[in-house]
Parts: sequence; C-alpha cells; structure tokens
Amino acid sequence: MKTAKTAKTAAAPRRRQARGERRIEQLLSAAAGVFCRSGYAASSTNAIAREAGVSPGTLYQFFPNKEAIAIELGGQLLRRAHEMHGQVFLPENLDKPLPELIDAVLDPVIAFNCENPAFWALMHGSGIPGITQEHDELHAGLVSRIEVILRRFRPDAGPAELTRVSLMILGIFKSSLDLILASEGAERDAYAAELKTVLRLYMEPAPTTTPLAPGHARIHTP
Amino acid sequence: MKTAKTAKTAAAPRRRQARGERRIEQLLSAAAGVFCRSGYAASSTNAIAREAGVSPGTLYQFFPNKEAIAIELGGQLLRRAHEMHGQVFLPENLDKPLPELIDAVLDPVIAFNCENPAFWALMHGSGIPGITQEHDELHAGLVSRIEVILRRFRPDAGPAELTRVSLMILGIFKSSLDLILASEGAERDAYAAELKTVLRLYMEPAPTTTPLAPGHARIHTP
Amino acid sequence: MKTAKTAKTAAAPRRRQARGERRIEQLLSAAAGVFCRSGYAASSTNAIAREAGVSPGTLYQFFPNKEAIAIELGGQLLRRAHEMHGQVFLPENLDKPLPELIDAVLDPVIAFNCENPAFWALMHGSGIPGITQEHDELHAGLVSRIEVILRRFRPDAGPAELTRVSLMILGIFKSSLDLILASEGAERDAYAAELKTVLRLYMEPAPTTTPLAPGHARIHTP
Amino acid sequence: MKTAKTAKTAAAPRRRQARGERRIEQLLSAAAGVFCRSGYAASSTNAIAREAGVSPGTLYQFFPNKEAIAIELGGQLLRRAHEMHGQVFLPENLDKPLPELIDAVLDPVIAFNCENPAFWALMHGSGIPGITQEHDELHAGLVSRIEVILRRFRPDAGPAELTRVSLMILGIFKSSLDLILASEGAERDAYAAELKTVLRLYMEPAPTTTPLAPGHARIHTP
DNA sequence: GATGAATGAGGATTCATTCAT
DNA sequence: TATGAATGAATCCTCATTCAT
Repeated sequence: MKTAKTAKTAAAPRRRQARGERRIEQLLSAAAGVFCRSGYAASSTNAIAREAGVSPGTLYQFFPNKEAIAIELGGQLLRRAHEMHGQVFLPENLDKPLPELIDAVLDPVIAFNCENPAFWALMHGSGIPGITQEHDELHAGLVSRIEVILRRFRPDAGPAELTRVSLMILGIFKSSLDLILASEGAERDAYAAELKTVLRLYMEPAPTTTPLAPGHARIHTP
Repeated sequence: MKTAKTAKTAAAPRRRQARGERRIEQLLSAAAGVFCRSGYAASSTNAIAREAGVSPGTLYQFFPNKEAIAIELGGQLLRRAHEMHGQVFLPENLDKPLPELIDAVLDPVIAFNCENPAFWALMHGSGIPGITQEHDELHAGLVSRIEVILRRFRPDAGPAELTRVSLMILGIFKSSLDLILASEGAERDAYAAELKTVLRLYMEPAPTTTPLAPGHARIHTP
Repeated sequence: MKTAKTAKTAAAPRRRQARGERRIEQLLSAAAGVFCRSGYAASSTNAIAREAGVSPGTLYQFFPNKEAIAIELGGQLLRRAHEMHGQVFLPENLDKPLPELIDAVLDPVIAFNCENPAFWALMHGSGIPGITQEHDELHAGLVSRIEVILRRFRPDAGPAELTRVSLMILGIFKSSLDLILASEGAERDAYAAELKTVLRLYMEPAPTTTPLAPGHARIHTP
Repeated sequence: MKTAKTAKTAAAPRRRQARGERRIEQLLSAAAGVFCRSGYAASSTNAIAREAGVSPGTLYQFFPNKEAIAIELGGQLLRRAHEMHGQVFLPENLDKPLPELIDAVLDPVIAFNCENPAFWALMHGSGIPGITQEHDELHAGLVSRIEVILRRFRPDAGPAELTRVSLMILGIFKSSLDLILASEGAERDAYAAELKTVLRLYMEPAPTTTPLAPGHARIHTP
C-alpha cells in the first residue's frame, strides 16, 4: 500500500523523506477535514489538495488515487484506535465494577473520537472495500471485547444474545457520539454522562425486580 | 408540477395520466432503492432510470431534476410519517404504563421504517435545503413529543435535561433501527425487543435501588 | 413538402382537411411567435406545440420535423412577400418621381413587415439550406428590382456599383425596419419617414454639384 | 477568477501562467470564431474546445462555464472598443468639416470591426444579462456621441429627433458593416465609401435648396 | 518534488422525434 | 386524430488522474 517507497535507502534521503512525511501528514489532515465536512464520495481530490495548500499534482505524488488517501487515513486512525483500545480494554479495567468500568473504557474512547472526528465519518461512508473490511474487523473486534465484558454481567446469556446486545451497545455508543460531537463544553459532558447512564442501565444486572423491593435509589446523573 | 389540469374532467385525462402516475411511483420507488443503497449524492439519475427500467429522458418527463425526485420522495415519506405519528402519539397511548406505551409507539414506527427503509437515509444525507428543513422540523416534532412523554417519568427534570434525554432516545432509536433493518425474521424481532428494553430502562422512573438486593434475576424479556 | 397528402380525395375529407388546415395555421402562427421571440435554433418544438395549445405528437402529425415548420412558414411568408412585391414594383409606380416612388414601394413593404415580424427573423437566423436558398433568391430578386429603379437615377453607374448601392439600400432598409418594429404609433411613423429621407437622399441624382455651390461639394467618390 | 495569486512574485509563477494565458487567448479567439459563425446560443463548448485544439476539460480549467467565456470575450472587446472610441471622438476630430469628420471617426471604427468581427455578433445575440447591459451602455454612449456631432449639423432639431436620427445612423452603420465584413479588398473599400456617402448625405445640412437647383427640394419631413 | 495545465470518461439535463393508446 | 409518454443522442460541466516543465 502506501507509496511503495518504504524500503528505500536510509541515511541520505532522510531529509527528503522528512519533507515527504510532513506533506503526507498535511494531506491526510486536509483529507480528514474535507471528508468530515462532505463525506468521502463528495470530496474531490482537488478540494483536498486546495485545503492542504498544494497543487493536485503534488497530491498524486504521494497517493496513487483518492482511495489510497482514504485507506491511509483510515489505516492511521484505525491503528491509533487499536492502540487506544489496547490501553483501555485491560483486565484491570474490565474487572472493575460497572460504573468504573464504563468510565475507564468510555472516557478515552470519547476523547479519541473528539480528537479524530473524521474517524467514524470515514469508516462509515467510504464504500471502499479495503476500508470497509478494516472497519468491519475493528467493529468485530469491538463487539467481541464488549461481549467479553458483557459475559460478566449476563452469565446466562447465549452467544447470539451476547452479540446482539453488544451490537446494540455499539450502536448506542455511536449515536450518542454524534450528539457529543455536535455539542461542546458542559453540554458535551452532559451527553457523555447520559450515554454512560444508558449503558449502565442496559448492562447492569437487572435488579431482582422484587415486585415491591422497597426502593432503589438510582443515581441519575454521574 | 405535473400537467396543471388537475381540476379537469375525470374520465378523459385519467387514462393518459394513469400510466404517468404509475411511472412516477415506479421512479420514486426506484429512487428510494438507489438512494438507500448509495446515498443521495452518489446516486445518478441514470441509475434511477435504469432501476426503473426506463430511459433517462423519461425520468425527466416527470421530474425536472434529481433534487425534485428526492424532494417528492422525501415529501411523500414525510407525509406518511407524520400521519403515522399522528395515529401513534395519542393521549390514550401516552397514558399507558411505560411498557405498553413503548409498544404502542414503537411498533408502528418500526413497522413504518421497515416498509420505508429509504426514509432516514434520505432525510439524512440529501443536503437539499428543502428536505433538510423538513427533516429538522420532523425531528424537532419528535423530540418535543418524546419530551412530553418523558415529563411523566421525570417530573423533576429541567427542560434542558428533557431535551437532552429525548435526543438520546431518538439517537438510540435510530441506531437500533439500523440493526433492525439489517436483520430479518426472529432476529429482527429480537433487536426490536432489545431496543424496547433499553428505552424502558432509560425512561422508567429510577427504582429506589436498595443497595442490597442480592440477586439480579432480570427477566430478559423480548 | 407539406404533408404529402395534397393530392388525396377531394369531397369527403374536406371537413377533415379543414380542421387540419386550421391546425396547421395554428401551429405556424405559434411557430412564428416563438421563432420571433427566441430565434429558430433556440425554439423547441415542444414550445411551439405548447404555444399552439396542442401536444408535441400533434405537431408531428402535420410536420415531419422542426425544419419543415420553418420551411413551411418561411415559404408562406415568402409567397406573400413575393405577391406583395409583385403589386408594388409596378411600372406605374417605378416611373413616378423618387419621393412618390419611395412611398409607393416602402409603405406596403413596411406594412407587410409590421404584420409579419417573423419574416426577417426567420429568413436570417434559420441556417436551414432550403430557407437560406429561398431567402437568397428573394434577396437577389429584391436587389435586381432595386437595381432597375436605381438605373434611372444613376445612369452612369456600372453594374457593380448598381449592385453595391442596391445592397446598401436593402441593408439600410432592414436596419431601419428594426427601429420601426421596435417602436409604435407616431414614433414608428417618424422612423419610417427617416428611412424614406435617407433613401431619397441616397438615391436621388447628385445635385448638380456646381463645384462652388456655396458649401456642399459632394464628391460621390467610390 | 484565475489563481488569486496575482500580486505574487514575478518570475516564478510566470512561467506557469504563461501557457495558461496563451491558452486563454487561444480559447477566446476560438470562441470568437465559433460565436461569430453560429451565434452564442448555438455554439457548444465542445466546439470551442475543438476549435482551440484542446479537450473540453481544459476549457473549463479557465472558464467556469460557457457564459463566462462570452463575458470575458465581450468585456475584452468592449474595453478595446471603448478605448478606440476615446481616441476617435475627440474635439479636434469633431470640429472638422463633415467629410473629414466622418473619415476620422469611421475609419478606425471600421478597422476595429474588421479586426474583431465577433464584436457585434456577440453583443447582439448572447442573451447574457451582463453582456446585454454592457452592450446597451455602449450603445447608449455611441448614440449620445452621435447626437453631439449631429447637433452641429441640425441646430434646430429637438432632442427626440436627434436621438432618432442617431439611432438611424447607428443602424445604417451596422448594416453596412455586414456588407463590409462580407467583402474584401477593393470591394470592401467601396462599401466603406458608400457608407460614408450615405452618412454624409444624411447628416449634412440640407442644401440651401436654392430654387435654382431645378428640382431637389428636400423636405426634411418627420 | 512541485506546479499548473491537460485529459476524457461520466453524470445531469434537454430536446427532436417516435409510439402506444 | 390527439395525447402524453418514451427514447436516446447531444450538451454542459465535473473530477479523478496524468503530463510537461
């Protein structure tokens, strides 16, 4: 993938590669902005080049085609996402009680998405096989991680149900993310809190439902 | 739009327009399919015409441009949606206990969306001012209806919180809808049941949470 | 030309033909209006049909194509023009003194063009070989008629000069016609009078040009 | 329009834009030819590109649409025309006796139009608001300049008559221009001479009508 | 490496013309 | 015969991509 010039000489071209790397970052960052604003399909390479402040020719010096930009950008975001997931889905986190678990997982994930708003936008709408596949892998990975967590709270659930609930959780997360990304400051925090509430309620072992159980102080806000 | 001879005699111009009306439905249905698959922007009029089994010229006999197709389709769906909402958000429904209320509201709404899978796809991605505006109005209408319902279960919530929670509910609904639409048969029903569970848990008055309720037999309904 | 059903039966289809003739006139009149407003090339057959209050199919029942409409209309106007010219360029008119001659010729010609404003519009801009040819023939005919008149006032002019001056006269006539058609009432008459003045001055035998006639040595160069 | 980096350094961006500038001239020149031959409306951008020897895309690199080509071309011609008029309608010219005045004004104007045969073709038939407006302004300017000249020769004429005669003169000029442009060499000169003769006769103060000249009482009617 | 120009296939739209009813 | 629908080639224009400098 990339530009095929990965395995070249090492020492001399350093400076050149440095400039190139900068260009690539520049272009990817511009692409992220444009994709985010208009979606992948409606984003023209010329618009990306313009946003990056270079000529279209220059863009094609680093990427063979539009798809490659999305793939590289997607890959990069995906790598960071995986990395972040690796730091988040740790046994020490997953063993915590639910509220803390949720905080431990969601806070970094939300932060990541606020810093990389192009992530899901790109993952979703590209229609590029490569990306779609990687997205699906990421998705599957997330689902299975959620399943793992979930198993603790739903010991009797069958695998199908676990998957189903995990997909629901992921969906709830994504739709809440839209609201989070669309707001800022305290509002944003409030949405994050709502999301956590929903997930807590959804995941948490159902109260014994003792018909008259004399009271259940649900702490409603975080 | 059409032929301006709407208020004429009934019989004579009918036969002529019969074919046309059929074509229009055919085209709108084709457009719904194509929009649904590729999104509005990436859908070509030629593709729509092909899907409808007619030549591009025929399409333009009935619609002045691509936008008009989306507007007509959107308007039609919107009208049906409003109508459906009118029949669903009735006092007699809204006064029921939460589980029945959710059933009464969600079942028709889910059914509608299963029958018109293009609805949200179009509402979202068109970028057409007219549609976007109507979508926003619909959205606002739904939010305020949800707020009304919600007020019953959260008597102490301020207006900002009511709106926030309503938006969350709507988001949860939409993301679940994706899962519902992507599955079928029993699976589909299972997702619908999950959605109802989530909403019930989220909306229901917080149980007093006796810290000691030792067991958690949550009847995992569906 | 026409519709090829000229030599059909005579008695029975009379009524039918009558309706047909009416339709044809209706269409030609509509075409004249549309051509006049937008020029031949920019006029769509659909627009002509609409202006005539019929469907496009009906138009094609009487004319095989757009060109044929222009040809028929042009031919009709041309026929009337020729007829009018025949009544105007009579020896008894041409022998009059210049001012009366000009009146006798121009008045009907101007009147004709005011009644048929599509005439030159069509003649000019069609780009249709058939019409262009007929137009050229008409034009040539007019030129030679003007030459005939002119010879009386310019006995010494060679044939090339006669043709040249005749073309000038025709050009002056046409450009004045634009002004005449663009105005109405007294204004229109005033323009007609100006035109006559110009032509009189241009055609009339050069005043004896007494070389010293206090001031106006007109050298009729070329 | 172009690259917005007009005020940059001189050398570097020059070489790049040199080719572009040439292309633009090439395209405008091709457009002039095509417009001239077929009129604005009937000229296809593909035809212009073909005439310029480039692909349609190249045309659109420099002009956003067909109209812009006409506007740019029209503006360029208009600017040159205005410039030329400024050098022609000078007091020192306008005070000359009529024959010299006519020479001084017409010769450059005719020369300009021979070199820019697209001028009136474009001014007339574009239907583009911008151009039409500029054309009308040019037209009005010419008319008022002619009025100024005319006043000297028709001291008693009222303003309406002055305008009317000026419009006639402009019309005569334009129609003669067609003949001039359609011919070449000596023929062309001969037409120019005819035009001058007509205008001289039309503008020149009516000969004192010395009853002597046995016959040419010019009644300046209107 | 960078630039701006060049390319051409593809998409929206129009319109002369034909066809089924 | 009249109608309105159907057709498809031709237009304008865009954009991913390539090329010369």
